[in-house]
Amino acid sequence: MTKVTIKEVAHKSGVSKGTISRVLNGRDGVNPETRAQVLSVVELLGYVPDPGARQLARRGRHVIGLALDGDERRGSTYYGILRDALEERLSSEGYSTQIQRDNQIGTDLDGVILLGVHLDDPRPTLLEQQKIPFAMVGRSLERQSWVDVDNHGGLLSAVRHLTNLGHQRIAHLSGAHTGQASVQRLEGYRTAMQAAKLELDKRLIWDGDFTELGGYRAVRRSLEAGLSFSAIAAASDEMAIGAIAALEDAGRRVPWDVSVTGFDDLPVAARANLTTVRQPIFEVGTRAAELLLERMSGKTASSDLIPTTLVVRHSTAALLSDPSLKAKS
Amino acid sequence: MTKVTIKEVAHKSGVSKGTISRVLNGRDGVNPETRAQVLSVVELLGYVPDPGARQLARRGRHVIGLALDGDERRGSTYYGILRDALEERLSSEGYSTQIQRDNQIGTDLDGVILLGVHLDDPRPTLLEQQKIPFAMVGRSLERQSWVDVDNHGGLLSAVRHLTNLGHQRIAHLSGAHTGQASVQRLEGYRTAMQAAKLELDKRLIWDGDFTELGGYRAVRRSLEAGLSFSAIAAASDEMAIGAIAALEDAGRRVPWDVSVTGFDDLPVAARANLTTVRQPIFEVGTRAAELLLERMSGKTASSDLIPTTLVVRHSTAALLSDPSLKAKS
DNA sequence: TATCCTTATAAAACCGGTTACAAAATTAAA
DNA sequence: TTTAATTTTGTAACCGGTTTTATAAGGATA
Repeated sequence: MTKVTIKEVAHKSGVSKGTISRVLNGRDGVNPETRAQVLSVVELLGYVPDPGARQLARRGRHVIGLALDGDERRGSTYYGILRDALEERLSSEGYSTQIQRDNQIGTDLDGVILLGVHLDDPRPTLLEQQKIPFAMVGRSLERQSWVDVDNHGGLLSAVRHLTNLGHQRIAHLSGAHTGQASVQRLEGYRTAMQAAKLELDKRLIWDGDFTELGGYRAVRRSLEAGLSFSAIAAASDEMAIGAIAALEDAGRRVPWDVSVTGFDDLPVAARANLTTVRQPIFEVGTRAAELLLERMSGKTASSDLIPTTLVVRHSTAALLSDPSLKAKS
Repeated sequence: MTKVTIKEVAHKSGVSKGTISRVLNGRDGVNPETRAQVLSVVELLGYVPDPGARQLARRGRHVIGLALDGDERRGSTYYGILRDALEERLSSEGYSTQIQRDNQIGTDLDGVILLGVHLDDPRPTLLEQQKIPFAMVGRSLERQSWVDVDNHGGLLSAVRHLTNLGHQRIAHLSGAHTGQASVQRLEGYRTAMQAAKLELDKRLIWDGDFTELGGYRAVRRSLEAGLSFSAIAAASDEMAIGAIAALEDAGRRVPWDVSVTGFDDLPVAARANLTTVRQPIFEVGTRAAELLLERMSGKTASSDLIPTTLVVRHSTAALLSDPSLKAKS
């Protein structure tokens, strides 16, 4: 129960505190054998350096800013999880985090994590000018550090799943077009439709604004307009939930009459039994923190594209091509 | 720019570090004159103790758990703001915070903040048995520490605002009935209607589940059912936003045809130009942190009911009693 | 006036790390 | 085989606080 300190590790491995510290901070000038020995003892005792002590010894505040785009989506589940991951990783290195309000980024920060970067967002350029190290989530730029998920491949796998089930009239419920994720997901939809040699009907691409209500209204409008479709591939779980609500309010049953897929695999997706594309949000956050840490230690910028996986639940089903079968079920 | 340390305060006030520490932590055995002198220097230099150093010197981990009810509302804006406030206050005392996942509360915590406590939530009893100090937000219980906003008075002021504008058929869009806030807000609505000697029509009390979509669907159903009303007092901003969307989709204009009020005054309320009841969420969080800190230092439990204020914007307007005027505008 | 309590403050040790510097061990050069 | 250069490790100071211990100054008691 009592916490393991560096002193115990030093004693147990027969070297001094200083050496332990050097090993753990990747300083060079440590004999490889000693390093291995120390690491094994660290592992054995389950030693984790105290963040407070670290911060203190490292002289200086050491705070990292978390900058969202405005406070629009500030409270979403997605950002909540991301934030948990960032804080966990950064605080274990003795850094504290500070939310940057109103899109104002402080100047006395050791580094910044940029979240929700628009396609024409000025912040990356600004930070570069100020020479503040930063890492972005969800936006890929040359010569910068960023993490993103494979949006294109994710939507592609969802649509392929639907075509495999026999669907042909597949609609896409898209997010706001100012974000890279929306654009890439839309592109994934297009690629998949073309690959399946299916017609690309512009009237089947709807703007849902990434929210439940947006999804609901888009689907409702389309139903009222008399559009025909047997499946919807949404660009977020929340829009998918809204879509399902609209379908059910109109008397269409999911998945029997219409199949619906989401994107994200938020906790709510499991509860709603939604077939969706899982993106490992927590891992994205952790990687972003690590990339920033590397950048701050002087290493060159690098990036990471994290794969998605399709999670099949019960909001999708095979298209019943024979109407008589449909009536029977 | 460089941070003020205890040493500088000690030097400037001509006493030792130890005395400064004793003053700042309210230890007794300090001459009142010395205390006053030290405090004035602290004020002058703007000294704030370093959280990391504090935590270190206080021996022990000192972590406080933040426990939400499941992850349902975990990502909402409301909880985001609350969390910011809690973290800010607690970390300034050298405590770190830890989100408690899946409703499992750790046993090695110094204290716990309980958020979103249901009416029949078992957690307060459990924590009391384990003798872990805690403070709650949004639930008032005898002999416990809690903070809440004046839900009853808040909804009351919203409805009174509407009756002052001449409205009589006022609907209430309610949240989930498992929470104390919903119940109290509903009660505030009832009280206000009775005070204005208006008829309480059960068909005008709708369940909106605290979400945009919930608000939308409730209003849509009511419109389809042909219910007549000229105003809606919602129990949350998000439901109010959904309600407005439903009204506009049905061709009713806000505020000319129907007035709508919200509750919370989230950032989105200002953008939507919503008349709403403001609850100071950040202050609620800060107070909750302080009450927990007091509790942990051995003081007896206490509580705080924070008042709300009505923010009048442009989602409400006077009822045009003369139909001809209405047609004219 | 000498002795014993109090009270107020200073001095020093400590928390758990990091890092500058010195010492020791190893390797290379002469 | 010395000596110099290099690598590796230990030692001690330090970060900014808190807390224990020691000391000094007053007050009360005998």
